[in-house]
Amino acid sequence: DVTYGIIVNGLVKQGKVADGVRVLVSMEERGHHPNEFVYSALVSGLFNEGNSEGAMKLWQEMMEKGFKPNTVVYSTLIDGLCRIGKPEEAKKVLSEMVSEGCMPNAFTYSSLMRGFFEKGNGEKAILEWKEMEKNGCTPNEICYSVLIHGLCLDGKLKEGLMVWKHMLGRGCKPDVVAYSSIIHGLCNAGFVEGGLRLLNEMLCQGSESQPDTVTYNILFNGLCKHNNISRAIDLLNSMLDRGCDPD
RNA sequence: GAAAAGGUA
Repeated sequence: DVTYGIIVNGLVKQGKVADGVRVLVSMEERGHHPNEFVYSALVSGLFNEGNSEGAMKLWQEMMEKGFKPNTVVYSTLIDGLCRIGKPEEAKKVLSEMVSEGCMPNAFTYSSLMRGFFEKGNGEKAILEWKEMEKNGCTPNEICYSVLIHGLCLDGKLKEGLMVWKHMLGRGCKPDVVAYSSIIHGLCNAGFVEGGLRLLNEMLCQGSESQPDTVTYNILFNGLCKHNNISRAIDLLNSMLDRGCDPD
C-alpha cells in the first residue's frame, strides 16, 4: 500500500492525474484498498488541474465505500473547495469532519481562512481564527501569514500589526513569508521606511527569516511607487552583495 | 518508508 501511495503521488506531481486514477482502479481490482495517502494525492491533484467535479466524484465514491478520511484528506478537500471560491462549502466539510471525530489542524484552518479572505469575507476568516484558538489548535507562522496578508489586503494594517506583535509575543518566529506579508502591508499603506526597517531586522535573524527575491521585489515596488528610485538602486546593490538573485 | 496550507505586477 505504501507502494501505491508513492506511485500515485509521483504521477500526480508530474501532472498525470488521470493515470493516478487508473492506478487506483487497478489496485482495487487486485484487492488492495486505497488509503489516505492515495486519496489525498488524487483529490489535491484533481483540484490543482481544475477538475473539481472529478475531485468531488472521487470523494463521493470514497465515502460510499465507507472509507473514513483522516485530517489530511479532509483538509485537502477543504483547501480545494476554497480554491474554487467555495469557502462556505468548505466550512460545512469542516463541521462534518469534526462530527466524525477528526480534528482540524493548522493546515485546515489556514486553507479556510484564506478561502474566506479571497471571497472578501474577512469577518468570517477571523471567526475561523477564533474557532481555531478555541479548539486548542496553535497557529503556526503560516496561519499568521494568512491572517496578516488578508488583513492588509483589506486595508487593515493596524490590525495586521497587532497580529504581528501577538505572533512575536507568543514566541512564534516569523519566517520570510510572514515578514514579506507585513512588509507588503506597510509598503502599500505608504510606510516604506517601516518595511525597510523590518528588512534590516530580517538580516539579523536565522536562515528561515532571510529576505528572498520576493521580499526585495515588494520593497522595490514600494520605493519605486513613491519616487524613491535611488533608494531602490541602493537596495538592489545590497541585495546583490548578499548573493540574492533578482528575477 | 509515501499525501494537504501562506508572500511580490
